[in-house]
Order: sequence, then structure tokens, then C-alpha cells
Amino acid sequence: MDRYGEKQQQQLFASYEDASLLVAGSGGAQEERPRARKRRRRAARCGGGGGGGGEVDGGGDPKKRRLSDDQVEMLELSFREERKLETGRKVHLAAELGLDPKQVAVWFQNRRARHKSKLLEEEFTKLKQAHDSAILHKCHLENEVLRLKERLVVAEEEVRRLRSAGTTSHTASAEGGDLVGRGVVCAGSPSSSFSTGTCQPPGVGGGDHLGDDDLMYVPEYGYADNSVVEWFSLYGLI
DNA sequence: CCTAATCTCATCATGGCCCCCATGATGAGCTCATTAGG
Repeated sequence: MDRYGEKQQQQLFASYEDASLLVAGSGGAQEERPRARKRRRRAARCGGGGGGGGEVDGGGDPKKRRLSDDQVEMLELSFREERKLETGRKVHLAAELGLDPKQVAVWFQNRRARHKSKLLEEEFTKLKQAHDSAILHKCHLENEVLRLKERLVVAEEEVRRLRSAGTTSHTASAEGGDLVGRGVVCAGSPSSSFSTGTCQPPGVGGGDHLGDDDLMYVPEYGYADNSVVEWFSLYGLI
């Protein structure tokens, strides 16, 4: 089972690779199979009498016939119950549907293959979405870091300016125009905290007492905020 | 151990519709596919 599993995995990974690399897929030197060759073969087949590839059982009708809707429905039901096909079930199904057991086996093989490729496709879509949103998230974070740095520089400048003003006149205005010594709390919603954050002196919103140089950011992340939209439109992403 | 049955994978062929897609069928498997029963 282990080796079988490994083998399957290898084949699975191989199937992800470029189709052009798979020309020599199973075991031998196989030449490329362009559409033209297909057509040529078909034409030759039509011209000559039968012959060709894997003609089954000789029999009357070399053409393959589509299974009827009822047959397919039955097979689908059975497949949904159990994807593997034991001999007993195969024979039973074949008898019930008036098919050759071999046909039933082939149908299950093909059905499994299709099921698997569908699953792979779905998985790929999911992974791609996750990847895309991770990239988006990363961009967002980088953007916010930049903004925070800018704001920090501005805030520091402001503090410096106010400090120097404070040293010249020790009379602070009673209207709260001077924030020195009280700390500044920048709080807000995702749409306001980072992009156009509003600053409030502590105490107004039930703030704590902060030290002289305290400047506290209270971020709340949200990815649909204006700053992201702004950023993406800036870089032509939306 | 041997062998038949079965699996996956890649590919071909055909039929239904408009040139490509869905689907039935076949063959290989390379440290020579794996698994199960005798």
C-alpha cells in the first residue's frame, strides 16, 4: 500500500507539470501527439476497414455506444455509495444494466478519474484564493506600516514643537490646546484609526493617565477600510 | 511465490456539435503498478 501510494503521489505530481513534459509519460519513447496525427489516424481508419487501436471483441459494432441515461444514473448512484467496485457488485450491476462487467469496471475507473480531477480543480481554486488573500493581507500590512511610520514622524514633530513652545511659556491654555504632559490617545475605527485617525486627549473618552511622551495607537484591523481602497487605487490595482 | 483481478494515469477515439468537449475504451506500469487468495 505504501509503495502504491507513493507511486500514485508521484504520478499526481507529474500531472501538475506542463503537459509538454509528459510526452514520455509512461515508460517509453513516445513521440508527440499533435492533433494532426489524430486526424490522420482517423482518416486512415475511415478509409481502411476497421483495424486500428484497441478494437474490442471484434463483435458487430466497433463504434462505442453511449450509455443510456438510466444506465448512467444507476452507475452514478452506485458510485456515490461506494467508489470502489468489488467483483460481486460489478457483476450484479452489469447484469442489472445489461452491460459487460468490463464496461462497468471501465466506467468506474473513468468516473474515479473525473472525480479526482474535479477535486483537484476545486482544491486548486481554494488554494489560489487563499494565496491571493494572503498577498492582499501582506500588502495591507505593509501599507499600514508605512502609514504608521509617517504618522509617527508627524506626531514626534508635533510633540517636539509643543515641547519647545512649552518651555518658552509655561502657561498652558485651559482649553486643552496643549497636549504636552497628558499623552495622546489615537483611537478609532478601521476607517479612521490608520488613514484619517482622530486623536483625543485622554480623559475625554475615559482615558488613562499617560506619561509625558506617551503616544498610544489603538488599531483595529479591517480589510475593507478606506486606506486599503486608497492604496489599491493608488497602485492601479482596482 | 504465482497469478488473476484491480488500480491509477495517460492517452486515444468517437460522437455531438461547430471546433472543442465529454466520455467510453485501451495499454502500461521499469529497483517491471498493487493486492489478495490459493
